[in-house]
Amino acid sequence: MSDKVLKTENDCKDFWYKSRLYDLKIEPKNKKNKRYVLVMFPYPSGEGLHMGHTRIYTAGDVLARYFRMKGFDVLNPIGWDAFGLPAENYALKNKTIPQKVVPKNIANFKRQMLDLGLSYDWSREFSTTDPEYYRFTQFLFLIFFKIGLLYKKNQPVYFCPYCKTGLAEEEVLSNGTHERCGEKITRKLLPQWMFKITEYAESLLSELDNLDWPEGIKDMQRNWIGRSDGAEIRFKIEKKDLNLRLSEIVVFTTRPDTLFGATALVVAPEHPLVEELLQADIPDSLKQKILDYMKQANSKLDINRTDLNEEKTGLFSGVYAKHPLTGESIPVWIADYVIGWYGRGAIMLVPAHDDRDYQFAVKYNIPIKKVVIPTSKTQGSAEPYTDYGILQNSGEFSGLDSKSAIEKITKKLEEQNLGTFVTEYKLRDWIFSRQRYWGEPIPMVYCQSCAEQKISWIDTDAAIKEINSLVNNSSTVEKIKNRWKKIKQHLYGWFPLDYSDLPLKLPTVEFYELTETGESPLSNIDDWVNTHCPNCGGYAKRETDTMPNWAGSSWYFLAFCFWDLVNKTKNLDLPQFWKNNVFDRLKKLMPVDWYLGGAEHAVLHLLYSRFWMHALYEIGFVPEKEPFYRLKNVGMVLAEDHKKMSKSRGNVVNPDDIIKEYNADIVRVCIMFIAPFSQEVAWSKNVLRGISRFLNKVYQTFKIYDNSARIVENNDEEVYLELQRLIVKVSKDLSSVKFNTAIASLMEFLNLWTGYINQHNKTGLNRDAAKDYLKLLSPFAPFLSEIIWSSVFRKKGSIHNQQWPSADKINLSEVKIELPVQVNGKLRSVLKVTKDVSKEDIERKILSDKKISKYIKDQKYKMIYIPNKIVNIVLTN
RNA sequence: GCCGCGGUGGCGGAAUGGCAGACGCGUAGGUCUCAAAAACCUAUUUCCGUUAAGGAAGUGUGGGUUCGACUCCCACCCGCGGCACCA
Repeated sequence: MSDKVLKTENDCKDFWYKSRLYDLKIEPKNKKNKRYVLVMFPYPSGEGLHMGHTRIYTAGDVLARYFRMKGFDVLNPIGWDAFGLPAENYALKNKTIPQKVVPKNIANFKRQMLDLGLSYDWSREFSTTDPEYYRFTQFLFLIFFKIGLLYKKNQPVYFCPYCKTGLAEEEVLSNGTHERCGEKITRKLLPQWMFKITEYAESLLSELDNLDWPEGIKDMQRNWIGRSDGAEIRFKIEKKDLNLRLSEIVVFTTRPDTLFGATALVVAPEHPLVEELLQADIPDSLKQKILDYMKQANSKLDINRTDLNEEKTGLFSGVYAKHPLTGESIPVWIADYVIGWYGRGAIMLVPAHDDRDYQFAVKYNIPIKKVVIPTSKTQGSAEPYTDYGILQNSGEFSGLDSKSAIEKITKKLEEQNLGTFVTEYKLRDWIFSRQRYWGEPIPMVYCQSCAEQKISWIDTDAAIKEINSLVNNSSTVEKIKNRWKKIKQHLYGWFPLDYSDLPLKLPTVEFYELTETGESPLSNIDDWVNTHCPNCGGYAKRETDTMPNWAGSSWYFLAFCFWDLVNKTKNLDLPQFWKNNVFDRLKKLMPVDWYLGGAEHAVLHLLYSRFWMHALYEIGFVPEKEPFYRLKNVGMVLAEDHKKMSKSRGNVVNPDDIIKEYNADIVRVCIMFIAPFSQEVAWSKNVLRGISRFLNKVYQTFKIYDNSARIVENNDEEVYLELQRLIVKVSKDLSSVKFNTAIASLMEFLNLWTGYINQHNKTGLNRDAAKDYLKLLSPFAPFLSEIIWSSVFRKKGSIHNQQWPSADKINLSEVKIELPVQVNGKLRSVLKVTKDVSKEDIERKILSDKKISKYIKDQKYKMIYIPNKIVNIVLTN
């Protein structure tokens, strides 16, 4: 503990950092006594902290300090998310390597965080680029591979020609550009590691209900997962003289009630039928037409496809299918407004009851058959009518309402084996490989000769053995084996590294330019690539793709719980360590109680992290299914001109500059005060000035205690009462993330207090009460409060270790309150009364109050009295 | 088109059924000063009222519920964010 009087921010910083004041040194006794406060960890760019960082990190810090003083065991960690494109692009541009750039940036970020007085537990600091860290990332990759969630597939992926890398769909903006670099995206056929997030669509969806997250973010995830309930319906192909192997076309629909209105089928250009037609006995002219159409549809993938006003195109395939209920023969069309990967890649065309089908039918003269009519509630002059209604022209189902018709028609189809209830999701598997240098190497090996024998790790005895020891739940083991069956064909030749070979280090190279083929730069490093097959011992190659930068952030909140335990030797038995040591820590510290971050991660980081947790939970690797119990979004900080801060506009505000011009506390209080935390806000120098006045006034006020011998230190009743109210108010605001109103109340009280001091020439509060005020201020202004604590009150140790004040139980019935009195809903007077005064007493007072009685005169009235809140006199004649 | 969030003084915002505009900025006037800055004090929603006392209107628009509505309900307008040929 510091014996020296702290006079400057630098003194405080030294004291805090050297005494490791904010480390979570003990393991929490139980869950109830811990608070895990987490802010989304930063990407340490060369620019340093910006105002957005300042806002969110200060908020997290205020919460952490508050909970610490409330006596909780607080985990408030920080780390660095440093893999990924920006660091690599920056290094390429400056002719250096990311390994040299990243530590510099981290050092700068850390310096800035300490300048801001952020109370992190630095004993748990890591960067996702540390081999020690990505050893675990690779370990988890291997676990996910082994439980059948990763497979490699050659498939068209979004590709950024500028960054020369494949992208996840989530990284593609709706205008068809890359979210990182803004370049137009194309498509390319590349072998990719695919991560089976779709396996958890339902569980990711249903668990959302239990989370205390902003409704908007939950809805974005719901929409992204995109559950829709409906039916699949089989239409038998009428083969005639074509030689088709395919016997039926299966469609997905959410509206089986409109089945009788189906006048055609439409399949996507990617549908198997199309491929087969090109092999079948059909006229060459039709073949040519189909080829032309496919070419056109394919090229469309490469351009911006978001223009929905574009006219629909399609062509008749020459094939007919049999309507499952009417037996009618209906034509099959090919059109690219039906997409291959959703549903069954085929639809039934119901022009009378679907907008797109209607457009298509009108254009190509396909019959329109109305089978649903509006009820009295849903008038529908609209053409087509797309709402639910009453069925007509639907055989035995005519007269039913849509909802029961959906049930009954699907059941009938089920009886005849012509259809069934199904649920579809929009969510697609996650493309998990990047053709770049600066990422975690994927710890997998490919053996050509094993591949030729159609063998992969899942076919080995070791696989079964390991799964059984990893998972001690037989139904989960069965589930995993079933997944293996499904992905088997996509894994031939692939084998995982041994855990003891981790970390598989990223080779340090001088040259890592992008390759023209779209392959990873690692593929050029022969002595890294060439290795032996773990299965047959023969020649094999390493995977040269790396993981996306989401990998490190998908589990970092777990790492903070145990990072102080990590034994930095190579011989750590990873599965054992996880099951024994890690799991125990996770049980004590997870989930994150308060997670603060930007809304832009709604369907990226926040969904990926949930997915990893759900998968790890399934095999008993984590004690909780959900990582983040409570989420609060931070609003963006705009420049003073209400535009986004950007170098090119020259409107960037740098925290370093304003800390220098004012000080860290002023910057902290300002960014917390300026607007509600979740709201977008324009930065304002003027507010900074106001906060500077406020904190200065605090300092001047506390100086009166410096010569305490001369001052009578009795608590003034009124000032003391207000202080008790303030304690309640600030505590309540802090636990509901309302920093701006908490600060406003602190200002309000200070105004009242200094007013009293000036008027009576007394302190109004004794030293203990004054200390309570300082404690309330301390989470917001940690430096000033520490300095006053040390230099004015001559206290050793830190104010930040003190106990949070609790409000006295004052004899509230004695308290005078102000009671507003309205006449006909209009405020006419305010009465000073004691608390819980009786209705009769109030009425007597009102009648003798001139301001009110003049409105009543002799009229009849009714009096509404809400005790301690308001009186309303309603004139009744 | 669908989903979500929002609309309150000159500005940032406060009040989620009970005194609309807390708190802060800005502005005006004042104190201090040779002067300026800083600091401090007073006023500051709009309109009527010379001043004051006092009064009226007022939270995007129009309706409704209520003794009482920024707050709840219905319909609409505007702004922002997300998704989108998802069957």
